[in-house]
Amino acid sequence: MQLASTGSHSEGRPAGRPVSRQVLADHVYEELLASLMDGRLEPGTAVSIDGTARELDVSPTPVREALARLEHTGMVRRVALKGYRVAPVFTREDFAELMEARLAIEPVNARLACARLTTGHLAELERAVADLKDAPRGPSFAEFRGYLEADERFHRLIAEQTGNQFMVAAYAALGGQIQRFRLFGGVGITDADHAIAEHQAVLDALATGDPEKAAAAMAEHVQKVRGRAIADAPAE
Amino acid sequence: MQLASTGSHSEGRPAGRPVSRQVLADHVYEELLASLMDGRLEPGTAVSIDGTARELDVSPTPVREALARLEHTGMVRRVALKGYRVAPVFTREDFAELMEARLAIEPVNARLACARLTTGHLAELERAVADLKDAPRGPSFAEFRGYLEADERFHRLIAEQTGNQFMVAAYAALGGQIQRFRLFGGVGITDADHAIAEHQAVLDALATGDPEKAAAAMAEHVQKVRGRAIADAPAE
DNA sequence: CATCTTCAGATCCTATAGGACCAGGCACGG
DNA sequence: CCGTGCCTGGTCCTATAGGATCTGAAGATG
Repeated sequence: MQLASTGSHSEGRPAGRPVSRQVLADHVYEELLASLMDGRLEPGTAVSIDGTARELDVSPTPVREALARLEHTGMVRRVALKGYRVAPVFTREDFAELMEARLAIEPVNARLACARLTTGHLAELERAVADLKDAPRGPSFAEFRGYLEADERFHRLIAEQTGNQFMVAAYAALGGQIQRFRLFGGVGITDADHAIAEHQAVLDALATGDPEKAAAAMAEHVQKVRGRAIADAPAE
Repeated sequence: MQLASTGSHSEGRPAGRPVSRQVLADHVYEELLASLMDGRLEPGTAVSIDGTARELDVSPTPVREALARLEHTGMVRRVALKGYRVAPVFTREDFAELMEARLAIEPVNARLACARLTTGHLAELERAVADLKDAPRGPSFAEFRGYLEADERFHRLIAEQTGNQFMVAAYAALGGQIQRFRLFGGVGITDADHAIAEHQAVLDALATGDPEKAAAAMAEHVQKVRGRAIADAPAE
């Protein structure tokens, strides 16, 4: 029906995307991921396979494949013969566990990344921090979306710069959850000034080339994030 | 050949229901996972969707879903429009990275698990170590399969006993790879005596209730595993 | 009024069909 | 002998059909 595969751009999809040689399931995956990150899909709501297929104007088969991949990220949960649901909201205990895990993994990433740091890597990190400073920080999601993206990018870059594929995988298992918490934790961006300063401190520590210093800076950042989030926690 | 028979080793249902209803994709997933773990699917070989479907006497749809889940574990790799292939053999560098990651994560797990240890948990760990001692250690895979299973179970139990779902996820991202390395690293089980002693040491340290001791014992174990593997490494 | 039955719709799950692409073999012309 | 074109089979990918199960509401019955 749609999906004019070779060359010709069909009018089936809005916003005529080339789509030429991309698998449809990948598109569905990214679309669902964006919806989850943006908060358009709130925790607890069901994600119907057929419904999503109708909404995106594709058949259920690619949707099924995309959801199978998403399940492994912890963003959606699947119950056999019942369907998929968006993973429930974080409790305070979930948040504590997440920070405990970050505290175990991210300083190690900083230490390893510091040992292999190149000027190119450093430039990327500097760009991320600059984007963090420049990003708008309004109350609505659309306004602080750039901020969250830069924040996540900074941490992900450090994980990737370890050169260790398994540390990247371990961090990736957490990365999505971190953003999801920021969205549904209730508080918006209230600690940007502190957070930016801490990111800058991590960056400076990395630039000195002292791995222990970098690890300490990262550990301090994570601990302070935890502390602020607990202070700002909604009454609930 | 194929399914129809209810799971032999998977936990049985409360027997009240015939449970004839099970999702086919789950069976395919388990079957493929077992094939990967057993070495029946050697690294680098293609995993054809249609071919697997014919072999298991199902349609390609559940196979596609199972492979989408497997991809996220790192056991198979997918190239868009080209299909799935079993992930390539570990290089020496991959192994070093894996051990680096284990060294970052597993001692933390031991420390956290130690803090929340219960008698029930301890009993499970003791059983795992006992199984490790009793397991046959022949040259063929079928013979040391039980050994590998007990080894993996020991480490997984410690991860689960942290009570931290994210540390479990982080470890799970590694767990499968550890077994795969044991299979294709070339060496069979040559260090069982040492490894059993180290597992016992970790268990003892946990039993003392001293978290730092437990972490240290686990770190020593991982480091020694790395050292022995490097010593035994095939010429390549 | 309360409870049970029935039924229509939605959903999940699997099978099947068909289009597009790729690799390899084979005949044919130079 | 060698290169080229054709063809066939294999594979991936998506759409569609149909069976099985669950949900929820309307209607019937005590």
